[in-house]
Amino acid sequence: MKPITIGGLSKHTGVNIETIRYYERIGVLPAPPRTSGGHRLYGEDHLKRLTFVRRSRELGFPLEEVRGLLRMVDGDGYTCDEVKALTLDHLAEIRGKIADLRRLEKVLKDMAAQCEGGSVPDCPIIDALFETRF
Amino acid sequence: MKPITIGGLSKHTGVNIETIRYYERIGVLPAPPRTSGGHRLYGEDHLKRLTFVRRSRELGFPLEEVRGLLRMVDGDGYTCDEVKALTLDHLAEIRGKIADLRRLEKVLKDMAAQCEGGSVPDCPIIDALFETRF
DNA sequence: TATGGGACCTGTAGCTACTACAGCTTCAAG
DNA sequence: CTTGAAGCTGTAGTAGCTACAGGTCCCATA
Repeated sequence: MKPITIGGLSKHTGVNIETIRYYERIGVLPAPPRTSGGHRLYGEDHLKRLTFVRRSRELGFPLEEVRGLLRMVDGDGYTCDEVKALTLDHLAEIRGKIADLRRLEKVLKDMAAQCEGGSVPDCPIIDALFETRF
Repeated sequence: MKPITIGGLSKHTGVNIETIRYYERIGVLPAPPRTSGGHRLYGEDHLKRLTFVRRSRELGFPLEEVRGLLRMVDGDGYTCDEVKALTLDHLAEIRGKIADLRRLEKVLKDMAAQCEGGSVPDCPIIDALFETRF
């Protein structure tokens, strides 16, 4: 396969060009070789790695954890256990967020239900926001 | 009621001192009077307003929307309808986030379920992260 | 071979909503 | 009057990008 430019890599992976350069800067993606004029040239390995990063990010892994996953992939000494642990931690965090948002949803729903609309300049939602306690 | 210092306001509202000054800087909280030495002195109205801001933030309204709510409260011409609309918009966004996170949760759960742990250096989770598609 | 315009380069600043200093001044109790 | 806590300003840092400005390179066409 022929090397591709940053634009091509961006199209293949769906990752913004600026983001690709950003990943290189912060060390998530290795610096590729360049043309004599200084343009970046990417190969198959970059494509795979960037896909990996994108997928991980889509799944909500923060970059710091993506780095951890990459270290495991790179230093071929990772174990399934480690990866699973990281994934389960992340899963727990996401479940926590879901729980938080559900509580929020309930409060907002109840608040909205108290309000009958209309153009009265007096609003139970506003009143509720002035209260300290849930 | 006697005026309180920024530290007192922070304790009453649970909002960090730095955050209070930040809110003043960005115009969410009005600049209070000062002592001759330059220390801020807050009254009842600041307390109420800051409580309002905190509550709104806790409920996940971004600061821009908090500003909107405050404008309604300030320029006493708001209607219940407007407030309700903003709340319902916000509610919809939160529901969207919940849906996203639930999808994420499922993918992660399925991925983790494929993995039997152990110390095998070959992991279906890692493999899944190299795939482009969900 | 000249040229035009798209793609690429670096470096910096912006976004949200805070938080954390450094280095100084003021306040209030004893 | 001293002393130590609390306050002041201004700046920089956090995550994870995104968006320029102002320049250079590449390559297809005339």
